[in-house]
Amino acid sequence: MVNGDGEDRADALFHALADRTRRDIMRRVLAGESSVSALAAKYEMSFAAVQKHVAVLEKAGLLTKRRSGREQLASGDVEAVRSVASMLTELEQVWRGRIARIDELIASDSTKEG
Amino acid sequence: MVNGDGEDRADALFHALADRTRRDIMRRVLAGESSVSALAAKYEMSFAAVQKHVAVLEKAGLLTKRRSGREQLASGDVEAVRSVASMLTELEQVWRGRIARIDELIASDSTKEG
DNA sequence: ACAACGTACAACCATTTGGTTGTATATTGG
DNA sequence: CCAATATACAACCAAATGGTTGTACGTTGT
Repeated sequence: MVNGDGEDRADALFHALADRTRRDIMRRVLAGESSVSALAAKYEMSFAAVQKHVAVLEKAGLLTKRRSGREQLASGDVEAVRSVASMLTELEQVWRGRIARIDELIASDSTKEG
Repeated sequence: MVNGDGEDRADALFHALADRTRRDIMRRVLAGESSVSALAAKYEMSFAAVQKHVAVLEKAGLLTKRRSGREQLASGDVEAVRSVASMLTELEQVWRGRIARIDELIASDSTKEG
């Protein structure tokens, strides 16, 4: 029953990034490994709330966790960030196609006019 | 009372893109102008539902509408798409900083070892 | 004039989201 | 062993989301 195509993943990635706390967490864990409690200390919300944000990012594949003693160290996955960027590049390519078609029209018009 | 900083805008942009129907609408309106009803015809949901998706994209600045008679023609804004891509590039830069710091550590270690 | 079309918007509903508190479990330090 | 720490997770709640139907209104073509 899994959709399989990348749309589910795209949903998860964009959704995960559509929250400023989660984007801020991403900045921190991309800059360096950080325990969940170290992250939680940075925000004015409960530990559990931050834990949930980290879980959303982890499910989306934007960060990974590694256990070290009683701590869980989170680390940002830059490849996942790049995969989102490439989705946007694909969107931009669609737009380039539109421009190319407009250019063709202009070219054929000037043929008539020339 | 408006937050002013780009975080509100980033929230709106990522949220708008976190839905496959809206991403699909973006592909269509980036490829070329399309009326709301022409868009609605492409999806198995009510006209009103599609209208709401278009409104979300418009509020986020990802598309603009232009009236033409009784039709409302939507067109994708590639600059907005690029602005989202650049936010991701900034995230990637944070990660590059991490790597640079790691490289510095390695360099200072080999100084000791050399 | 008027029927059909394209759009806008309100009211409603089920589900998801983002937060809370409380409880349980594993690890560490003395 | 025991207290403190770090995490996990369930239950709960208000608000937002994504969908529906129904109604209203401007535009167009005959």
